[in-house]
Amino acid sequence: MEYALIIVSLSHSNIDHIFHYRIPARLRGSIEIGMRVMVPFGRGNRKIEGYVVGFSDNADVDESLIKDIADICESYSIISPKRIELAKWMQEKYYTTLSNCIQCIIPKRVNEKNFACVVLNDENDNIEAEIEKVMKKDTKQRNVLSLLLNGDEIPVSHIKNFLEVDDAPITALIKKGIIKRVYEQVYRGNFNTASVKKTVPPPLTEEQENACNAIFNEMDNFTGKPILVHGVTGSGKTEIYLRAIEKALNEGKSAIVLVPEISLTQQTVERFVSRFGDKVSVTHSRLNDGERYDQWTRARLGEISVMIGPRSAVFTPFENLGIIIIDEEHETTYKSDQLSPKYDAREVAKKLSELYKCTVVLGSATPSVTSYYKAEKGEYNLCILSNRVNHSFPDIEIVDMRAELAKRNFSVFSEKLSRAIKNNIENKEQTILFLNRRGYSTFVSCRECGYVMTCKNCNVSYTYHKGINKLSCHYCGATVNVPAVCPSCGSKHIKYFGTGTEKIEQEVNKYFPEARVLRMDLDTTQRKNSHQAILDEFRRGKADILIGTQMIAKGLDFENVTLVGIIAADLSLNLGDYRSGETTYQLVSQVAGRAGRAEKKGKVYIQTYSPEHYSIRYAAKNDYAGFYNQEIEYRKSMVYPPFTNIFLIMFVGENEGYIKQCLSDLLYVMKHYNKNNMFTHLGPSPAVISKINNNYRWQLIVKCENEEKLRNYVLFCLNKLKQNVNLKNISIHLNLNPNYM
DNA sequence: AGCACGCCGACT
DNA sequence: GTCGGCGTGCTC
Repeated sequence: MEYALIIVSLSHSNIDHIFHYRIPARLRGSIEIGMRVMVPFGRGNRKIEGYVVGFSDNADVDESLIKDIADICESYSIISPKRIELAKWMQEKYYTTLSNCIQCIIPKRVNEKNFACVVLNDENDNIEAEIEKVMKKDTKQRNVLSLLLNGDEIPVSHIKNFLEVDDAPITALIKKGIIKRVYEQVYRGNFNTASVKKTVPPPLTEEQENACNAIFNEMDNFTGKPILVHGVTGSGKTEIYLRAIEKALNEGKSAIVLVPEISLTQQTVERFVSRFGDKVSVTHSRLNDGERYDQWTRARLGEISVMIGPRSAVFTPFENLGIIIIDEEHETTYKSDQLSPKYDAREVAKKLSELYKCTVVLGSATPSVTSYYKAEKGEYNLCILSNRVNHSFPDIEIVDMRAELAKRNFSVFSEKLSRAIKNNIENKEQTILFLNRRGYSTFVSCRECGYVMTCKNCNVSYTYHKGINKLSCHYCGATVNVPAVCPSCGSKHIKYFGTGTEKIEQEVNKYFPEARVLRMDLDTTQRKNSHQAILDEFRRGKADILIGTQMIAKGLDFENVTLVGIIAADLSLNLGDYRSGETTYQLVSQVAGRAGRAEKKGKVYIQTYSPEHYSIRYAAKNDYAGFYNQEIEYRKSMVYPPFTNIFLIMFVGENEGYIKQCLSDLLYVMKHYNKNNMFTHLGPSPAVISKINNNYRWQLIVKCENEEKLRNYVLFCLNKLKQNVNLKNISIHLNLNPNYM
């Protein structure tokens, strides 16, 4: 136990290994695995953060090189041994540094208020005189006190680092009664549970009962197989989750519920709070680092036992974890695609289940093809809920928009949808119109020369936003004025093509002037709480029509909505991604599920230019199995996931020619080591977004059925490349089975 | 990553 | 002489 094994909090492959540090006498006995410590590092001995990941009696380096740990950051361990194990697994799985993974598992920045702090002691009546006494002499106590004179609470560790003092002068000041320690924690950002009424569990249907039993059985006799609950919208999946959580709590265990950020509404949360009261906590992207840290701490201390949140909530530090529920498991947002580590919360949950022997439940009305395939293969246990609990399915009709064109109807609404909207307004029933594209026009182009207005930093065509009368790049967010003449040929004939939600809103106003309209998309929900405000307004019947993007597709439950119009169902079919059929099926099913959630029968119109496409046909029939069977055949014949793994290697940098060259060199290396033609290569080619903020992006795709072999091959070849080519000005992004290619 | 060190050219 | 440019190499 002579040395502490430490991972320093710098993320770089050169230092992605264990460093040995001596434990000074004053810290002996107080250092545990998982603690955050400050250590001197490098030639300048600058103080950096590190994490204790173990202890050892001997070191493989010269003893004279080993330095002392400077201090501990908290008196408790911040990451448990099992979670260090998780971090190591993530390091391998997601090709990144251990430091990076540890920082992903613990909250962003530990809030300073949660350090042991000191502050002037306001309970001391004689403080002025005492301060004067100390300030007369040039001592360490004087230096410490001068930092605190303005009344701020300052973390003890900061004082120590800043002044290079130890505990002595601080404790001396505390003894004199001039300063005092503060430990008090004020929790922020918690959901107000007091206002929510407790509810009694409703009786279960037979299907629900069966699903519950399957989950209970796994909870009692752990096999490690996740349970996939395939339940159509309105079949009562949430009630099953609630029962499973109840069982976990009764056994003294905790539960994590993952939901897509977008469906994390008041309504969702209230269902959990109404059953489990103040045991429930919620995280979401609107919380700041301090608020998130507070929720994290409450979980660590066992003050709460149910955490609801998006992807990152999978790292909630419950050490008595009983169950992880992943709702809408097919959602792409469970995979982190931007920041490293590019983890998949579903995979992390599976690993946690191994570590903690906890149960994983995946739920969806439209399971991902990959998950359903696993269920078919027996890797998952499958539960099916095929009936809606309180109401019947809406009546779904496909409208061929090509026929509308033939009838010389050039409006965005087909005759049938138009008539239905009119009827609904008259009957005082509500309508949802869905279009998965925001803005007014999706591209702006010159009629004379065909030039398309494009963001020069990102190579993405601008979207026209009529409200602000500007062109906006949906990737970098830049907005520019609409040019009066074509920048290419000088022509005045500039035309707007494509339709976004903003234009739908205008069309509704034009054709149905009597209707009260709400629009919900990224542009109308920028302000805090505006998301909830729009939904509340619609629920209270303050509008007849709600127009929206993906945001309105999920989890919303409005009693008075009897009509849903999908303006252009084929938008997602033409994305050029092998999953476009899957995405379309899921999106159409979900939007359709918004209609007729109460006693009233719902009607759905799916407008499309590809009425014969199987995704749309099966979605209209609400036939998941039919869709799945056709989709899996397609995946098999084309060798796409789940029959292979896709490894995306992206090189990003300012010098496009050099990036291309390096990627070609990599391909050359790869071909050399591709002995049995086990690996398939595609590219190099420009990424879907070929330039973001003036950084060029080129990619190479490698496919192989065996994930392990694929990983080893790619990492091996990259190392070979690094030995011969200078990759300094290139940032390399590695992503296995990415959401977007 | 981030920092010291060292090797080179330009300058008070 | 010596200041500062950046390339190289190391960090328990």
